[in-house]
Amino acid sequence: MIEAAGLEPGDALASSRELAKRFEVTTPTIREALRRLEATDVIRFRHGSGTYVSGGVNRRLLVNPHVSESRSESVLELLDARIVLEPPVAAAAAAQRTDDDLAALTMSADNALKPQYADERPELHFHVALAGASGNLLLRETVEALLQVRARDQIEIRHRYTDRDRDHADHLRIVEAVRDGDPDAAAALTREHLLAIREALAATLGTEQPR
Amino acid sequence: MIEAAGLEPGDALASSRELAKRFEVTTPTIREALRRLEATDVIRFRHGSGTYVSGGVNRRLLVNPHVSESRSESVLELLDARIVLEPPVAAAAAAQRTDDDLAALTMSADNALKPQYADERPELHFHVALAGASGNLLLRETVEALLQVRARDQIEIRHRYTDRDRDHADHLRIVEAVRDGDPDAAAALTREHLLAIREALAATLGTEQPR
DNA sequence: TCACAATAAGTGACTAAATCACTTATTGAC
DNA sequence: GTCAATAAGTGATTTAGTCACTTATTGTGA
Repeated sequence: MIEAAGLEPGDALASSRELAKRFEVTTPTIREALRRLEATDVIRFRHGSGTYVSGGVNRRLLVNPHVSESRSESVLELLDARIVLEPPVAAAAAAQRTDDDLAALTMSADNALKPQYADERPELHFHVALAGASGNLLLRETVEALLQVRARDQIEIRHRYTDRDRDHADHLRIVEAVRDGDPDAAAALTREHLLAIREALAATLGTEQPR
Repeated sequence: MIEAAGLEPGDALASSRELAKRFEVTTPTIREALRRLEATDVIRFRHGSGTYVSGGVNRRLLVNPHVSESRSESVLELLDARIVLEPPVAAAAAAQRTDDDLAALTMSADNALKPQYADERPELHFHVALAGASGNLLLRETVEALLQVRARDQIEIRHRYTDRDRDHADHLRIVEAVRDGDPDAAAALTREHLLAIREALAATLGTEQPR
């Protein structure tokens, strides 16, 4: 029904009672269906206000909200995965980017200095914008999903362990490589950037993880 | 509660009525909660039998089951994403693999000739086993999730357009590179392998997608 | 003894009619 | 014109019960 009506994030759904009538079931049954949609962030409930379409409608990859983030070693696991995956994405961005992509990337690089928005507006996150410049939506979604794994930890990392100015400088250099259409440089700079973060993080955790 | 009890996929949960008593709510409320868990494949209902823990409990990345797979061009989009992401994963596998990883990879390469199991047992899928050999669980989960995007299309591709024998030969050469600890060869072979599939697919679709 | 249909208990699926909790726009007094 | 009271609309939950399905048990007949 959401698709048929062409609803976008932010739009309101009909009320539970109305949906119950329309589908000829009772409200608890409707609510079960809506809860499933809620679990994948397709809709969101606002008590007393209504149910609204959320960002998940056009997100194919997502992070399981029902898996606890207990083991602390997985922060490094995550960085290791990003170190493998993101450099080639950056190379693809350098090879494929449009002028619009470049403009968006530049903007997000500037916004990196005030990262409080990054959690609400994922498209402003530098690494998401970088993946988006590849022109492949699925690549963008993949990076976006990875950044939501252990999101709490990643926010803490950004706020405590990373050097803001160095981060920004790294980003600017990556933007230059993408601007110049230099895939190898973009990949190498992205790898170095992530490796630096990993090293800083590993140092604070006190242990190196060999693999 | 699933975590606390250490339940694994296949284990049964308490009945809805019992859970309702335990959490001091009524059954419709319990069912809403369970429906959310069902949406991310943490549990699964079996009418008349019970509710059982499913594979999603230890899967951080997953594919949104509530997004329709309508646009046909996204099959190529998916292949393009895999061409970017999987070669470096193969390289990581060549660099990090253990003997156990190699054994599992060899086994899955043999099973590729009878791919009917691949849909039920994802760990037997060659590309998943390859990602698993990197030693990084998140990389494995990423590839696993990508392979579930447009899963129906991908099955059809395997059954109709790909050359079984050539596929198997490609896989064996990748295994050799991983065995020999040659990251560059593993990456290059994986890229060629996926490019070949993409070309075959693009030909049947009649159009090349430049980006 | 064995095969197999009937049975009964346990389970999820769903209904019905309410009530409570919260939000929001409207209204009306100051 | 401001702001508190109001009322309507919404989601959240309850209660008590019925229906549908599965599965193990039981008892019958060959």
